[in-house]
This record gives sequence, C-alpha cells and structure tokens, in this order.
Amino acid sequence: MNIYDISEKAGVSIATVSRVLNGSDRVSEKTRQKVLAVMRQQSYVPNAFARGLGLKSMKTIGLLCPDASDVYLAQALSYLEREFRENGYDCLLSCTGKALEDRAKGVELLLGKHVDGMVLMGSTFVEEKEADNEYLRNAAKQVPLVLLNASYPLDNIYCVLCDDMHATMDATLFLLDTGRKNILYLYHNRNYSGKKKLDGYCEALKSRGIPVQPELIHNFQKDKMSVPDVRDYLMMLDKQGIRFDAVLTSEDILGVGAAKYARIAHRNIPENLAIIGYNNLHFCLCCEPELTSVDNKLETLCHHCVSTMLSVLSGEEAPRKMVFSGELVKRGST
Amino acid sequence: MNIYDISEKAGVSIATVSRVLNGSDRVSEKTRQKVLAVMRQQSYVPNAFARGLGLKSMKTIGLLCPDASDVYLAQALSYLEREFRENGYDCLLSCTGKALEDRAKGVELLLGKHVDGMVLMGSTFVEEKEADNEYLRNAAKQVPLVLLNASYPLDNIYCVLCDDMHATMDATLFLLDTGRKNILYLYHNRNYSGKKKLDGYCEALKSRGIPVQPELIHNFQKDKMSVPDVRDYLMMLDKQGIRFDAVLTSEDILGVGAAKYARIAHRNIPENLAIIGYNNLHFCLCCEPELTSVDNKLETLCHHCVSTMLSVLSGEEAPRKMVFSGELVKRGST
DNA sequence: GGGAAATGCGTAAGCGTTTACAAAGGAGAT
DNA sequence: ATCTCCTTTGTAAACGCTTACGCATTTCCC
Repeated sequence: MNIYDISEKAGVSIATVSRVLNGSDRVSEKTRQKVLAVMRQQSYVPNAFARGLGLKSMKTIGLLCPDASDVYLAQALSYLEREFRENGYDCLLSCTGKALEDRAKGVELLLGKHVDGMVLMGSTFVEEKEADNEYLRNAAKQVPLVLLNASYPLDNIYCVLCDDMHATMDATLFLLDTGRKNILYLYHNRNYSGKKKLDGYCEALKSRGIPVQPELIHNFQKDKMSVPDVRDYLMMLDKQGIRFDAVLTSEDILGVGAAKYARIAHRNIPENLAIIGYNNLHFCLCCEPELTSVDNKLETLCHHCVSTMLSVLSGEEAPRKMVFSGELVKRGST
Repeated sequence: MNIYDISEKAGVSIATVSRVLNGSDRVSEKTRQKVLAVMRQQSYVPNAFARGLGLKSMKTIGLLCPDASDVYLAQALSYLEREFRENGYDCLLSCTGKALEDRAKGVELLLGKHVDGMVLMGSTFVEEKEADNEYLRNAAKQVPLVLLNASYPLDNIYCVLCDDMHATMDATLFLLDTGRKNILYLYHNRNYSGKKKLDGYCEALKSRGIPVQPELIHNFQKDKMSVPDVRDYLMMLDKQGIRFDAVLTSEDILGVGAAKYARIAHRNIPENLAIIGYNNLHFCLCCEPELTSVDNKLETLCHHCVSTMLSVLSGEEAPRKMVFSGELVKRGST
C-alpha cells in the first residue's frame, strides 16, 4: 500500500497525494477530501524512509540517555519528549549505556537517522580526555547538540546546566553552619557534574579553612545503586573506624541508603547524623525523616534544552551556555 | 557525504562500498580495508532512510510507553532496550501519553518507520470498548505486537504478563489472615491490569464470605501520583469517617503515601495499620518500616517479551500468552 | 592447457517519497 | 473571441541506498 495505490484509487497523481500528505495549499478542497477519504479507508501509512529521503527535515530530535532506568534521567526524558512533541517534533531515543564506545555508537546511529538535532542527557557525554570527545565534535558538525548537565565549549554545542558546584558548596556550608564537623562525601559518577559536585564540597571546606580529608570522600562504584548496598557500604566504613556526623551525597538514593545505615547503626537523624541528597526526587519524601536535598531544577533545565534547540533549528540566536542555580530544600534529615 | 563520495575516494564502485557496509563476503579483504579506511577517515554515516528503503528489515523494534517518568515503565524500558540491543536490534521509543488517540498516533508513527515489531508497555494499550482497539488490530496486521502486562486475543499479538489478579488476591488473603478486617483498596489506573488487581481484591474477600464495601475502594484519580497528595487523600478519607486497618495499593508510591498518612495520623505501622504496595520498586526500601509489596517480576516479563519477539521474527513458533506468578515480598509494613 | 567453478567487482534498476517545472483549465478583462 | 493570470494537477528527476545480474579475472582439476 503506497502512494501509487492511493493515487490510483483516488484518481489523481502521486504528486497530489503527496501534497495532501504534506498539507500543501495547492490542492482544491474537493480533491483533498477525496484523497483523505481513500487514505483513511485504506488505512494508509506513508513510508517514513521514503519521506526521509525526500524531505530535508523529518522533525525528529535524537535523545541520548545513558540509562533510562535511572529515575532522574527517566524524568528528564519524559519532560523532553513531552515538550518536543508539543512543538511538533518526534523523539528518537537511544539508551546507549555509559561506556564511551556505546555512546559514540548511539550518536552515530541517530545521525544516520537524520535527526534535526540531538539532546545528550546527563554529563556522562563529556569525556575527560579531549581525544575521546571526537565523536562529539563530529556530531556537532552535522546537527546542533544540546548538552543537559554538562559543558563543552564548541560551536553548535549548547549547554544547559545547573551550577552543581555552588549548589554542593551551599549544602556543605549549611552542614558546617549547623555544627557538623566531619562530613562524609559519597558520590557515584565521576563524570562532568560529578566532578563539579566534588569540587563544591572541597571548596566549601577550604573556604572555612578546614582541611579536606581524603578518607571522608568515597566513590560508590557499583554500576547500579541499591539502597541495601549503599547501607552496607556505609556500615563497612563505620566498622573501619571512619567517623562522620553528616553524609552529603551526589544522588538521592545514596542519601536513602545513608538513612538506612543510620537506622541499623542506631544513629538518630538528624541529631546524630545529618543527611543531604541530591536531585530532590520522590525518594526524599519516602524517608523518615524526609531527606534534605538539592533540587537541581530538572524541569527548568529540560524546558531550556527544548527551547534552545527550537531556537537554533529556526535559525535564531541562542545562548551557548545557560547556567541555573540549584536550591537546597531543607527537610527533617538536617 | 554519501556512498558515492566514499566509492570515489576509495576508487571502487558504490556496490562495493555497499557490500562492505553490509558485511558481504563477496569483497576481497584488501578492498574491504581500503573502503573501511576511507569511511573512518571521512567519518561517514550511512543514511538510514535510504537503507530502509532498500532493506526489508531495519532491525528496529518500536517501544510504546505511555509515560517514561513512571518508574516502573522506565525500568521496563531499560530492560527491553538493553536486551534488544544485545540481540542486534535498535529501539525506537514513543512516549505517547495515555489518551487513546495519542497511543494510536504513536503506533502509527512507529509503523510508518517500518519497525520489525512493537512492544506495547503497560496495559494502558488495551481498551475496554472493543471498537477502540481497532488501532491494535490494524497494527497487528503489519508487524508482530507484544503486549507487556496486558492480554488481547488475536493472531500476531503476543502477551506477556503477571497474574496480577491472583497476586492481589494473595496479598489480600495475607492481610485477612493476619487479622485485618477493613482493607482499604487504593488504586490508580483503570486499565487492564488495574481491573485484574481490583478483581483479585474482591475475589479474596468473597472467598472468605466478607462483603465488598464500596466505600473501601478508592481510585486515586490524579494523573501524577505524588507522595504528599496520596497522604492528603487518605487523611481526607480518614476525616470522612472511613475506617480501615490496612491499605492495599496498586502501586508502590500509593503505599508510600499511605505510610506518610499513618505518620501524621499517629497510626503505628504495622500494629495499627498494615500497608502493601505493588511492583516492589526502590520506594519500598526507602520507607520505615519497609513496605511489603507484590513483586510482579518485571525483569522476567521483559526478558520474555524480547525472546518472544525474537522468536516470532525468526519465524519460530511462540506462545501467544505467557503468564507468570507474582510474589508477595513481606516486609515490616505488615 | 582447457574448461568449469569460484571470486571480485560494476552497471543499472528498483525502493516510496518530495518537489521543480510544465501543462491544463477556468475566470476575468478587453 | 482572444489574451492574461491564477489555480489546480501531472510528469519526471532527484534522494542514498541495496541487490540481481553480468562480466572479467582467478583458481582448480584432469
């Protein structure tokens, strides 16, 4: 069932059918209705490949997501998809996985599908070694790229991010101001924003003349973070004799794990142990007491990813980098 | 940068380039290397549309997801994507939204993109009114469909689901067996599995000769479930004088909301109020006490969605319907 | 060394659309 | 009736790839 079948049954040429398909106004109302009727009756679906070959734009945005089962990223994905759709763009998702080559492959795959632009979700996409970013530079040559939560200085790459460094700094200072002395910093990713957060923690300590103690900085290395694993990890640190009166984390779920640790270690929250999460997801409200967390304004960030992309695609000027402030949402855990 | 450019620079014909692209063995090793070198050097990406036109299969599966920000569905999405990718298939995601027409549009969109098959995630896809399922029947004519968590009897539609009815029945019976008299049933979706769960609740009561009390069955209607909203909803029921000593829910997050309600209503869990969630997500472990929940074996279900799809696509016979048992995971909330 | 089979490669015909260009038809002005 | 102009429609050439078919070259076996 292709355009020829329809044109034949409707008694017109394929050009006319195509025009109806694309909403051209160079078709008489009568013809349009006739063609539409045939299409409906035959439940005709135009072939997207053939269209893609002819059209310059397929009104499609590629979404790169290192891990859709990550609640934060899934949320972002949902925001982006919805807003792009509301603006007439379809989204192509590629859940690449985190390994460099997987991401590079994901980007290429989307390029081959002729997306009009791509949003790279999560700072995983910017590598430490400049040589490893070649895939980014390549992609940027072909379509505009928007980086969510990461920064990379290049034409045709637009960055929308939260100032994770200062947000983490504020959270650390808040803990210090409320009398905490030994703040354990527990983080997961070593990516762009992961580093910024760690910087914020260190800067805050330095600004108060407190030495950074390496034994208080821990990278939870497991690929999947589960509450019991995090709990056990902290229990282990405790048994090793590492002393801390606060836990600052780079992800809410790490904070939840810390709360669980507190319970089995018989430490009261917040009197005996303060906890701060990051991202301000549902998790925070599940805990008892509820978790203080840094809200990094995901919805705002996503909104500006979309609007930036739309601006660039319509030829307008757009800021190459937009930075928003995070906000410390104080709850019972501090 | 297309296949002609590459063929020219490599000094071969486009047919040879194409053969290299498709891994044909009718190319000498020397030529292959030369072509590959040029491709790499030019960072050539074949045009997927043109390929799609020529090829019969693009090795692509369409994933339909009513809402990617739903933790359960996002998890499913991630499982499916990973396993399809491991088997050489790309995934196209369409987050349709829940409205019938949006879903129908999503299905058509994917059909037009010539997916080899589609997985419809979440029982939202089967409508009550048979007439409204026409889009399903249409799609099934063109490609194999796999329904996750729903059942629809039709050739070329394969169903993989958990026996939510009996799982809910078991949960209800467990509550009754531990002495609960008035079990509030709180649910969210009125879709296929939503109904099955409700049936399970009612059946359990009937099997013990206990009358079903309509005032104990509540549909939390808000599109987005947030912990505070659920908490307030239960508080409202409480104020209306509705008495219950257990809350059985169709989603974990409803259970979390119930736990929050218990706290502000000064009801002890589980002595004064038992709570059971559904899906056994991370949330359950965040609560204090931890939430008893029905594990509906999502990973298993997803695995069989993929293997069913792969079987069908390779022409093998596959069961039209696979039903797995849920499992009640007992924790501190009961 | 001759013929058959295998190998390596090129030519050209699709695949189902879009769209520039041309043509046809009708309305209005003269 | 003729001419112009506008609207509506059709024709045919892309778009970038796959692949059947055919030709040339090499390999193999008696």
